[in-house]
Amino acid sequence: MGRSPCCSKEGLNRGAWTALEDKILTAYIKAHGEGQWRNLPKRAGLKRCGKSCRLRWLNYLRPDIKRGNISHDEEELIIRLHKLLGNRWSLIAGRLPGRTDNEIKNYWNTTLGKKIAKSQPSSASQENKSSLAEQPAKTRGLSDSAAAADHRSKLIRTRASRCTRVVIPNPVTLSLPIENTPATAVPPLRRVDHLHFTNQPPKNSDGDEEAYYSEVPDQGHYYKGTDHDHEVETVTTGIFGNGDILNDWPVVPGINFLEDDDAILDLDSLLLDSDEWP
DNA sequence: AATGGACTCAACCGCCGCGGC
DNA sequence: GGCCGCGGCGGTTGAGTCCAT
Repeated sequence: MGRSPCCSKEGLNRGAWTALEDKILTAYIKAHGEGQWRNLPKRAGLKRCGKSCRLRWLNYLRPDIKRGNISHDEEELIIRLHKLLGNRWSLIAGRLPGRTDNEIKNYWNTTLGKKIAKSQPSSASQENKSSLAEQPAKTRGLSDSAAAADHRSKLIRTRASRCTRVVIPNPVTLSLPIENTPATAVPPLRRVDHLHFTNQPPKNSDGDEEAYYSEVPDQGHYYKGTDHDHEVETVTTGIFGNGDILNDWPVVPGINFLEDDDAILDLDSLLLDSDEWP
């Protein structure tokens, strides 16, 4: 059986696109819109595979593509997003208007990766979670099996998903012995509006740290991933409009991750031993 | 000026998830 | 539920370019 290739390879052009091909593709998409990539070459009169047309359009011909060097600000943002998301190039590109995933991937592989490797010299005794997340295990020269073991033992964010509301447990609250701490003893979650995240949770009038949650749909988003050390989901707070990424927090296992409006604050689930934290 | 290694980046490949049937 | 087509993604390749010698 097996899946048929996306296109018949016979008689199709490969390699660099010519100006004429670009013109034909652009004109066709302007007239008929994107999509139907498989049929597009035939209809447009191009001797190209549909995938090739799609790639050419998305990475090069689209009118909103930003040309030119990556600015310092963009570079900073890429580094921050990569630290957060790993090699999720399309997600990273989504935060950089006019830049394509391919461009960012290339930029990372040719420039930023090296730059960061230089600034963070590897040390066998001092492994850095974020630097490990920067490269897939395979490209770090590990075998498949070693890569699998590596994947299990390190923090690797998989398939981040965007959320607008999360519950962030308070480390102080969590450090209370569970058996002596009935759910009623958990301070009420405080909604933090106009949130400005820092590494410190908000404090109450007595100066004690509180558990809290936030809702900042317009200012930024949260990304959840997986901490394979602890088999728990993690959430990174604060990817704000200016690209700041402020902190990672674990999401308590079993807690509802509030991707929609059906927010349920499960107080019991906040009673997690702080030893569980990464 | 010639050459060869390093670098860049557009393009390709293979895989995956999703939706339709 | 399984198959299949399609779009999308990340990893890799290789032609072209740059640069040091």
